[in-house]
Amino acid sequence: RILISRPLWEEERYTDGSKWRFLEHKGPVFAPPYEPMPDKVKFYYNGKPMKLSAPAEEVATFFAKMLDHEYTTKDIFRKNFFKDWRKEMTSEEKSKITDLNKCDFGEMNEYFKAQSEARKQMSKEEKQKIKEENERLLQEYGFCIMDNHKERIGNFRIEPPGLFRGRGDHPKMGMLKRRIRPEDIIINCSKDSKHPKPPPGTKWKEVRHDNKVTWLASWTENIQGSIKYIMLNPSSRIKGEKDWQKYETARRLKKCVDRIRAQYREDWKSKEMRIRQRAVALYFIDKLALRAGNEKEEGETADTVGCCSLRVEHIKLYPKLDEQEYVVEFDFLGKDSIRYYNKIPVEKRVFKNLQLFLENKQPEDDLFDRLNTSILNKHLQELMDGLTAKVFRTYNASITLQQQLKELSCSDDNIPAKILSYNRANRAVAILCNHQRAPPKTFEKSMQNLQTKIDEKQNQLSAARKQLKAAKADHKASHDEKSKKAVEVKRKAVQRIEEQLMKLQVQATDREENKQIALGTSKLNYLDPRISVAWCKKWGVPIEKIYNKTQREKFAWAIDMAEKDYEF
DNA sequence: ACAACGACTTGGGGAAACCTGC
DNA sequence: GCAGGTTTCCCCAAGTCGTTGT
Repeated sequence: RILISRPLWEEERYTDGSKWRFLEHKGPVFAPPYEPMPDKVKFYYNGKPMKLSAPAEEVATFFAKMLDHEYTTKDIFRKNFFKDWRKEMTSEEKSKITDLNKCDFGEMNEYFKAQSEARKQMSKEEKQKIKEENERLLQEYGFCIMDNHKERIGNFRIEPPGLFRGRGDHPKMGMLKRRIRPEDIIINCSKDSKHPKPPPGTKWKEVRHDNKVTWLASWTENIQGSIKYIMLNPSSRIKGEKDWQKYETARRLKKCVDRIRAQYREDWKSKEMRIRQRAVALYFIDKLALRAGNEKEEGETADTVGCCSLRVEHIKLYPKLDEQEYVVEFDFLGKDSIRYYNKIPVEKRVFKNLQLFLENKQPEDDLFDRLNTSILNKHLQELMDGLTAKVFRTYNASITLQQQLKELSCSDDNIPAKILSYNRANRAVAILCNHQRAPPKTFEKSMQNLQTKIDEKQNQLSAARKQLKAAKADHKASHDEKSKKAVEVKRKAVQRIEEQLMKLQVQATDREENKQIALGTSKLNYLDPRISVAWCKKWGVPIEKIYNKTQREKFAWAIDMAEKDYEF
């Protein structure tokens, strides 16, 4: 089979909705089997040592490993864990172990700590061996052939069993995520490929040949009952093409966004409530880059919302706040239970509409009771082919980056200053999209270290300046070649140190401003990479300064495609 | 109409890998 | 060579949105 490499935009694409003609892979790698605790490591119930059956012991180790986490103290976590743990016990264990508070996992916990310590202390050779084994696994299972390409698989390892955590206040935290066996796995590959072999003595649940989908294997996860997939790496043709398409859709929105904005402003005045709600929601999605906000099943997940699912309790209206009129205060938990907090002045008409929507409602009622994502997206589809709520996020993110780059870049800047400008533009987008992070644990320390370095450099600089001054004076006195050279040498030294100092200061600024902001998500998912590639070309910044290796692989299509005059 | 399902993208955290100054 | 800090990459949860089934 010959593997042809061709630029993405010259690839032929299928018109019948199929995603591939040929797909061959080796199937997933399963989690290593459970290794029982050594006998000396004891579990205690009510102060007395107790030997657990292997299945019960395995689940106990999941809990033991997490003892240092705060969530093992949470009621829901403990309740869910204990309920699921009991299902794994023998009837004898079940009758004995009736109270989690009487369980002592301390020795198990110590054992795992010692193990991880031992892993750190391993010799170079041992570490090397593990690395090689991982590499072998990657080579064997980490790639597939899709049509004429050898492609990297994203996640070829099956998730190991463990306790489900979830994010935020999740009602299912602590539940047992069960071990996945070959019998749970559906394999997808082409008929004419060499089918993956299940481990000896086992069978796949099913082998199918569905070329309307891109996944290689799937299984149903037991916490939410949702399907998990094994799919290709972002560097693959199939993902790259989709990514490119996404930005092309956003660029089409750019062409008609004025019309759409005029339309929803008009709709604020509509006689129909549902149209007004739709128009106000769309305004929020456009202006604030809110997510669509699908309904969620209550009690199955953490209580989070997006635009369409906002409730009365999530907004506050201020006819006048500080110097501003018609201010809306948003305070809600969005995706991943990340808090969205924002106070923004809105147009009077929007404000009046919101007051109307709030009339006669309880805090827990829907703000947009006549609207959901399906209605909204149907409407958007009519405004532009392929338009959905999330396209606004992509569009506004990318256009903001482009504008900010234009505004902030300065030809006189050196490379570090240019990169600071880039990061600031990126940061503006991350703030718009509310991409937050917990400040790194080492943040204060690392700022201090940087400050120390800056102070040292400043001392160096003043010393170097003094030397330069002295050299100048010396030259003035002697006027000989040697002293002239000395002045040059010192001048160069001062210049070099100034540059280093500047670089450090830029770094400090960048880091400080980035304390609670996560740039990765917008960079990877919202910013048309061609904007960045073009910017690098225009300002002579090496692309490696903006995208690391993985990112360059993901955005290979854009790096190939974009010239310095690319316009989003 | 609308609920459930399926496929795919988006998301932050943390372990592992890598780097850097001593 | 190593300690500690930084970057990368993996993990897997949690969204979006189209399709399917009732």
